[in-house]
Amino acid sequence: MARTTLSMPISPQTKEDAIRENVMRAAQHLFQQHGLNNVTLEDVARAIGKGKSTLYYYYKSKEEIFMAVMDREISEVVTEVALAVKRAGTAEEKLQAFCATKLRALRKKLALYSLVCSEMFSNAEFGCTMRQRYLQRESKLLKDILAFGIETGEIRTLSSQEQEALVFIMLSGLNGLELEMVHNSNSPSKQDFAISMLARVLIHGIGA
Amino acid sequence: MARTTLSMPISPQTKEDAIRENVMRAAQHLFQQHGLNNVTLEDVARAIGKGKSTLYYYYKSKEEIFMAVMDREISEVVTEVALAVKRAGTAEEKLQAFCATKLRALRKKLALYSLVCSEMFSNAEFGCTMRQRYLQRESKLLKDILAFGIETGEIRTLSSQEQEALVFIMLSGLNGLELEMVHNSNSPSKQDFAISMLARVLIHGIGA
DNA sequence: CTTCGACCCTTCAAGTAAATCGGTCGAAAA
DNA sequence: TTTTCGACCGATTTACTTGAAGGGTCGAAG
Repeated sequence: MARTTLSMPISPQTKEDAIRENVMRAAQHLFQQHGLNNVTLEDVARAIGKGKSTLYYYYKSKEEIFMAVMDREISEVVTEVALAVKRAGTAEEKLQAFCATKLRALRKKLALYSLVCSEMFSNAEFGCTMRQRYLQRESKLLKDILAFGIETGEIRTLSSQEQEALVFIMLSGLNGLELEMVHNSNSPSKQDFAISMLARVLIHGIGA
Repeated sequence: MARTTLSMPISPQTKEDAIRENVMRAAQHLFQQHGLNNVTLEDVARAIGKGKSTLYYYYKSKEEIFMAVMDREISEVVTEVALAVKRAGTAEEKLQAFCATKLRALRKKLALYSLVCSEMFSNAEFGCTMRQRYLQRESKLLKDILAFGIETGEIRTLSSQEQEALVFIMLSGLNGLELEMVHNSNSPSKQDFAISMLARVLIHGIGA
């Protein structure tokens, strides 16, 4: 890592951001290994070779640090999903890519944060606010997919009320699906089949 | 309630069942008022004017009593849903009736057992086994709806693999939807719109 | 601007004693 | 034989206290 020994004025953003980055990486690592409750701010501070109080110069609370870490993880998932969606050609393929990629990414994260997850189940409200942010970003992705499909003619024109309801249905429905799939790790092949079928049904329905 | 003072031999099933029924009603009432953990077997026994030990003549554990009560509640919901489904004419209407009725019934039960529900969130595994039984019975209902739709030609022919996957998707998806809907009691009109749209999309899709 | 040590105060952990409660058993009642 | 109950057991919970831990603040120092 580049180190500046000169006292020449540095862009304050650069240095501050570097330290914040350091804090985040240390916190991320510690949270993954020991969960939220078993990591103290002194642990985090020690990991970056600073005093505990120093953390408060960069973050206003432990929760803010944790949220920052989680936001980064969520961003990673969203970015990955968005990329997969972008790559897919048709709306149906985009829908399928959305579900499949999110499921895969989620499973990966869940393995890393198993301790944090079990802590979440006790807190409940904590996981609630987390999901809110997640939902917003996913919501946008889904809306874009719908808009794309409508534009290409693959999906029939939908009123904004219909679009909103549809996004709500898909998001909460997917949530249940993922809960089920992540909980009991069934054979991935079965899950992939279910997901591709979901996308197909959404687009074409099961009508005769 | 009919009382038999005669000592003439009664069908043992009748008398035993009557007492079991008494226990269940008392337990049901107490569980609704005070939750599972705050109701002791002595409370239940006192409510039916018997000794605590007597309960063990009819049930082998507190859990069995609780499960019996919950099974009855679930049966009520399933029966109600099944009736609504039966009344609906088309597969699409059956699907919609299934979702709407279940949501309404669930909301009613949830209000009665708010204490038990919050206890469930701490136990987690308890609610898991509960849902298993529920899922089986719902699964059958959904399969019947699909079969009906296929028979009438409203739904295209589906392989048994497709049907199985579809039921899985619909059940876990509905689960997420209900979780969302029950959690934040949005305007019922919006929810009804979402549910009818869900049924429509499942049957006809959103394709152009 | 950045760091830190000392400090405050709420919360948590550990420990312990008493009570509670689910569950068992054998005897008594019917 | 069928049904009820009181006495009892053992594991869990509760209540309470206490000491430590940890989140957060502040002013001084570099």
